[in-house]
Amino acid sequence: MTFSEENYLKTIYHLTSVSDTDISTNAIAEKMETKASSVTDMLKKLSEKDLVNYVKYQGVSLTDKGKLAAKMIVRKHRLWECFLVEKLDFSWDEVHDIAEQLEHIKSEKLINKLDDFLGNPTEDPHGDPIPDANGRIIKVEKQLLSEFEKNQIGICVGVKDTSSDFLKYLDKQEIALGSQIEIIEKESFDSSFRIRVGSKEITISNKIASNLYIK
Amino acid sequence: MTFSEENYLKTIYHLTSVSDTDISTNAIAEKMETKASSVTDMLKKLSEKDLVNYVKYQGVSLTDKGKLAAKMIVRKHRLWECFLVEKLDFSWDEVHDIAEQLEHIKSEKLINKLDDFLGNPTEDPHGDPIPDANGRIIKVEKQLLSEFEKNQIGICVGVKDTSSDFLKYLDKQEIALGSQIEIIEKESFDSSFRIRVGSKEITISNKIASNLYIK
DNA sequence: TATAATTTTTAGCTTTGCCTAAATTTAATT
DNA sequence: AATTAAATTTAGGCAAAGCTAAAAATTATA
Repeated sequence: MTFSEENYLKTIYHLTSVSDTDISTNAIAEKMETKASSVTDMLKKLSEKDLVNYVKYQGVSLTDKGKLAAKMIVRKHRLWECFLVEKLDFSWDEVHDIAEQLEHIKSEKLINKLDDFLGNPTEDPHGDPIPDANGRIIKVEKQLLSEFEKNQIGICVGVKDTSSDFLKYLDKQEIALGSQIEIIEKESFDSSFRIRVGSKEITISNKIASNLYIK
Repeated sequence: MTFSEENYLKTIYHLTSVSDTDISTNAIAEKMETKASSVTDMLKKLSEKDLVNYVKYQGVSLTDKGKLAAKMIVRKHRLWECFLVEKLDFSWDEVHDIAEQLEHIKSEKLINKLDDFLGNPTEDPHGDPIPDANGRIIKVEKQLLSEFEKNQIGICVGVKDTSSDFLKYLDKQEIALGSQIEIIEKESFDSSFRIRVGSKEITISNKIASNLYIK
């Protein structure tokens, strides 16, 4: 499997986890910042290898084989992110691009030994679940902060957007995984939130609230 | 820099360290298990980028820029080998192929943090020196066991051949880096050696002796 | 030194993965 | 239902990195 094939599988996997309908050529092209015609080429190739179900003009879905392959790539990505943060002391906003490279290293033995070395973590530094060696995922019940109501209290357990900009913003506001968050007020005008994080009170926009997972 | 370019630079670097004359197209082709015509193509490309000095029909050498680039790849390869052996508990005969992949990961910050995490080792699991972040190498005085004389005693500090087969043979004979080796007898007929390793006496062929570094 | 053998390069072709532009299919709108 | 708009595919091309076969340069040998 080439890097490019792996990247397509991963993209289709991520898009599927959002909607769970067939994925359009354009959606893939946009996510991968490439052209629709390139996507069509690759879908034919992946279909040939039985990694996706592809019907011309109708979109794609992953086959069981393709889904497992995608999960193994995600597993590698997230385990490497754990390694970078926990062992090499990277911050959570720096690890994505490096893990994007490391996820393509081919060695089952390596990834399983890395898994053990890290203590078999079930979540990466952004709170996303890590598939086990068989592709099984432990799903954690969680809601977006934006869906919470006034006076509710929860713990931040994940982020939806994992961009460096967003993560740095959270660092600045001292919001981290494990932080306790209490909704003090919901502003109906702009849907912003007044929240308490630890001992501090701050105001966050709806966009921020829509990218924080709470439990 | 592409993976392929990096592999060519690394190969030229290794060939240079053996002979230190200009390297022939065929020598590179043989080492990389590719065709001479492919090598010619790449040499033009590397020359264009000022990474090698290339004169048609006359062979190549690395420029300063090329040599530094090659050393950085070697640095990455050997640091990853240390990681695999020391942290993930791989044996020294398993790490080459994986490090061959890992050496192409692009992130200076990563490799320097890995270096620190490992305690800034100066040698990899086969006793080969690890260039520092500036490309500097600490050379250790060492001789091939085959050049030793009867009754001499030394410590095994490296291996010339790093193939899995050779390393497994050494494991079987309980020869490791740090082992004390004493020459009991040199057999003139086939140039084999009778040696004492720790408390055991064994016979090794000249080929084996020609691939063990002793200090 | 002339010729043979070897090495190296050139020329032209293949595959992968991407692109643009044109054609086709599907979806939306009047 | 017909037409327009949007999405998708096809056709044809490009660059990287490899290959084979033929040409050219270098080296070895008679």
